[in-house]
Amino acid sequence: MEKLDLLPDEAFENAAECLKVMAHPVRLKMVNILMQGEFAVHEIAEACSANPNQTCEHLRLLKGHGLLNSERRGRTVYYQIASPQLPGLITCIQKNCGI
Amino acid sequence: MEKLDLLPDEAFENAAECLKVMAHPVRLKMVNILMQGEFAVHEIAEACSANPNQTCEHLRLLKGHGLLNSERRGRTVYYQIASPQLPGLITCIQKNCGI
DNA sequence: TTGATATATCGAGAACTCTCGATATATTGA
DNA sequence: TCAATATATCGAGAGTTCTCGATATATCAA
Repeated sequence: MEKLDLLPDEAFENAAECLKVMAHPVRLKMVNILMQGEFAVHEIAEACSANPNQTCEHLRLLKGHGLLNSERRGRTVYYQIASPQLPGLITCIQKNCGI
Repeated sequence: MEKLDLLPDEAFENAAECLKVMAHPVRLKMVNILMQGEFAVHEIAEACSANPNQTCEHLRLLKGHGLLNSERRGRTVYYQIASPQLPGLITCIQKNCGI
C-alpha cells in the first residue's frame, strides 16, 4: 500500500475540470463537428438542433477552457479547435467510452 | 455543412455519461490507484484521504457504470479495474487533459 | 438611421451532484 | 451471542449545472 505511484492531487483536479467541460453530449458533438473544419455558431446550432443562445454558451465554455478559438468575420463568428490535443482525446473517448 | 460525418446522438450521450463518471478528482485518483492492483475500500479511502462512506459511494458509482469490479473476501471488499479500456483512457486523459 | 441577421449575456427555476452525519448490513472472533 | 471491524445506504442541505426566455450587442445593407 505504500509503493503507490500517484500523480499530485492537482493533476487529478485539472483533469477532472477538463473532463467536466467535455462531459456533455452537445458539447462533445460540437467538438466532433469542429474536428471537421471551422463553422459558424448558427451552423453548429443547426447541426446540434440547439437554440442559438445555448450554442453560444456551450461554445463559450469550451473556449473559456482553451479548447476552442473563435474569429469574427462580418456578423458571423467562426469557431475552431484550439487545442492540438483535443482531437486525439476525443478519438480516444469515442473508442473507449462505450465501455 | 451537409457533408458532416457525425456519430449518432446516442454515442455522444453514452460518452458524456462515461466522462461524467470520471470527471471527479477523487474518482480519477481511485482509478489511478486501482490501475496498480486491487485494493480494499479502506486502503483506497486512506490513499485518497476520503472518509469510508464517500469512498464507498464513489466506488459504487464507478462499479455501477461497469468501470470497476468488486469481490468480498471476509469482511473486506476488494475493488479492481473491470473495463479493459479504462487504463488506456486514463493514460490518454493524463496526457491530454493538461490542455 | 433603421431593420434584419448573427452572437452573446443575463436571470430564474429545475434538476442534478456533492458532502456529511446517521444508520444499516456483513463478517469474524471472543 | 456480543463487540469490533469493514462496507454500504439513506436523507438533508449546500452548491453546481442546465435550460430557457428575455434582452443586449455587433455588423451590415437599404
